[in-house]
Amino acid sequence: MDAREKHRLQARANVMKALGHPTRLFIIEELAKTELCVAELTELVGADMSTVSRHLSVLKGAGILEDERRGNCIYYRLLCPCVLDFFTCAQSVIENTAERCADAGV
Amino acid sequence: MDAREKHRLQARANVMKALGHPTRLFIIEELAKTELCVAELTELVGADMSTVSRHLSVLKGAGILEDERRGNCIYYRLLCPCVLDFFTCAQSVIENTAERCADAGV
DNA sequence: TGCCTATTTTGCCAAATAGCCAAACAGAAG
DNA sequence: CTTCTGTTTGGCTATTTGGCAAAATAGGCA
Repeated sequence: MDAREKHRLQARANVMKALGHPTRLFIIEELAKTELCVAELTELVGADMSTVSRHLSVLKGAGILEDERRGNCIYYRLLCPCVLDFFTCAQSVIENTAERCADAGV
Repeated sequence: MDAREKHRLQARANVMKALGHPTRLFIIEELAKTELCVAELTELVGADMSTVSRHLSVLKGAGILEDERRGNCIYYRLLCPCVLDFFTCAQSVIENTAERCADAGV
């Protein structure tokens, strides 16, 4: 694994890492339905607004969201709906695991 | 976001988190070609065997890999080739980002 | 200008992660 | 049994992450 290879993989890992938190997955699911501003997301998530803002900036930094100010509010939108496909695969990983555990009698 | 919802999202986030490290992505790419034992992967990765072993157990714990002992060696296999689809999407996120940056003249 | 509201940043702490080394372990082979 | 080989685990340190609360910022509007 040379430096170039490592860099390429690091970039991909950063996208994955951004998706590695339940609150951020929740935000993505909500934004897949419709754009929302920080206050609205804060209400839905049920955490401190500063915390939600940080999660949003992680997702934006990863290139998954974009934001736009309109009046007093900043609205966030899903930029890359293909990340929703991740969910399907992740779910199948989870279900396969459950199945194997059942087969093993756990 | 109630407790059940949170649990569901946490399970998915765990799969994503397991993919959030360049070495682990590298391991997955190699195992997509053919199964390999820990010593072989250690050689390819170029890190301490204990480090590689830990990465493998993270991926196995996430349900992405399975292992099988044959003789002295323990071979790891990709259990869920659909994770390779992640790479395509992650790559498009990265490329979209690069494009937007170029448009913005950065 | 100054106030108001929405959002982000900063400071701090606790918890999780990654890396290496050394020790422990599992199974094959003598 | 003992030894050898391949792998995992424990201990340690350094770094990163996630959360809240307080302070700072950005932009709209009087």
